[in-house]
Amino acid sequence: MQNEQPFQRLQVELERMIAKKGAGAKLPSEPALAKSLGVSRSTLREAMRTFEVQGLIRRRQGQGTFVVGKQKTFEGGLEVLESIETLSERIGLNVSMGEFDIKRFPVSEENRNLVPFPLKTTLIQIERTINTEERPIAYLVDILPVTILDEKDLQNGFDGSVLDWLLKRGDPVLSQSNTRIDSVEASSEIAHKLQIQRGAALLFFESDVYDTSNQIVTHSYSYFLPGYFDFHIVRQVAKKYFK
Amino acid sequence: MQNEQPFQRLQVELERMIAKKGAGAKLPSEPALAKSLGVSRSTLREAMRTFEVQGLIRRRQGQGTFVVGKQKTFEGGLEVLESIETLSERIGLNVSMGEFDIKRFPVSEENRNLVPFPLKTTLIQIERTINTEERPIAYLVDILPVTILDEKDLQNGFDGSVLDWLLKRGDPVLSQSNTRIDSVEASSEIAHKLQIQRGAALLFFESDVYDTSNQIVTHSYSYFLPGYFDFHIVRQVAKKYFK
DNA sequence: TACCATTAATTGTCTGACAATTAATGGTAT
DNA sequence: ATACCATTAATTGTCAGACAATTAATGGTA
Repeated sequence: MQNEQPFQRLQVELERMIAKKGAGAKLPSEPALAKSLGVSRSTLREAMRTFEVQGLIRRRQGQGTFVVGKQKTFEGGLEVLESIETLSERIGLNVSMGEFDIKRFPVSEENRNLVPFPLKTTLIQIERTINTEERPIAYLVDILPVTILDEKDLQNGFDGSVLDWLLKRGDPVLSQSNTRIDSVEASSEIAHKLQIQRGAALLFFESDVYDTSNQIVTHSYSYFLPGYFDFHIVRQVAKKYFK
Repeated sequence: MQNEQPFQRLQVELERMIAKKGAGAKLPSEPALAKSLGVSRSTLREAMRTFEVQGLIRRRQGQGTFVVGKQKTFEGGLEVLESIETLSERIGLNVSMGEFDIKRFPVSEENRNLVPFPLKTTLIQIERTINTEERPIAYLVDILPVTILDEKDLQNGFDGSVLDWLLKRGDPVLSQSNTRIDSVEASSEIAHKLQIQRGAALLFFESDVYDTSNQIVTHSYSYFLPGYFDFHIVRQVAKKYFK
């Protein structure tokens, strides 16, 4: 076990409690809650505050604390960094790895604008398609330094997902990614790999993944056939703290 | 002034302080910080905790708290609910409203699956294109009940954005939206409005906007010409609380 | 009925204390 | 000199208790 601090337990118990109550429901008073959860009021308030800034509850001095009951951000939308394989599994899509190709090349003067790694870094590029029973539905390209992952690593239980593999190894510790979203028309090369017509519309993600010390780990391009994935995102009104 | 509670001020001051320090920097100890910011340690810790769950800082018992220095989520990505007009302005794109059309229709048996409003609700549908100097770059459709907004409202300072207009009116109080992201090929109708070829790839958003009591306010479709907008999103590794 | 002071309930903040954890320090045996 | 270990200082984690500020309800009064 890693964390048995009261706060951690509190966080999950409180979240469950909030989820169980419907929108608008009133929570017990802080002294009462603290007692029933077996923590001090200060600790309870730290947890409450985190839920408040997330907008899950609303506290009013003199009245009490109420459940706002909005959709949680971290619940399966695009806000979570997860692999296509994991995502597919979660939504019940049965996928397998299709065509698979690995290249090795250094960062040169010609391609340095295309990849966010220093000059002369040796990179490894992993291309693959994701298939359902019937057809390929995505084409993914991951680019990362060989110092992080090389060809022989790929034999140890590699199932197609670089992200999953890195998460499993736990080194480097990944923390977040920055993903650009756009729409593109399939080039003839990609059209061939996905067995579609050249010029067909594809959903396109360009993504940089960072580790906990904010170092870039991988750069990747993803092309998705429209309609097969349910990418969605919860967006918040900018004004975070209102009363 | 709305909020002069110490916590609110703390939140912004602390954020500034964290932003100023580089990644890996160590913050002063809690007692010292609390004193220098003029609040109690408890209050400081509430604020710290919110930054910790956001992953901006990392605290280690016995050592101190350190700046992680990751990109803030709320800083201009897709996580913020804002209008295309506001977004365009922020990224320095000069846009104006192009073609504009309003329809009125009730929810019937035929269309009830297309809109998330109860049967027989009278809806108003606002279509418009967004233009730069040279060309149209987006086509937007908003659908909402007339009880929320009707034709005559649209004369009071309506600049094209339903979202901005509702935010300005402040009633209902908007809180968040749920947006589905996909890629589509332009229908002949939309191709005509955007002056592109039929079948060209478009970035497509389908979005529901909710108010603070979680009632749906508007349903909208947005079609964007690829390349003109920089939609991006920061994604987090699922494991929120690590140590 | 309308208005107003009182009161109970609740969140907001503060103070002071102690426990738990970590890294540094310095001593001791090899 | 080196390796190991106990001690200590610094820091975060948690707790208990108190009081202030705010709100809604209560009940009295004109």
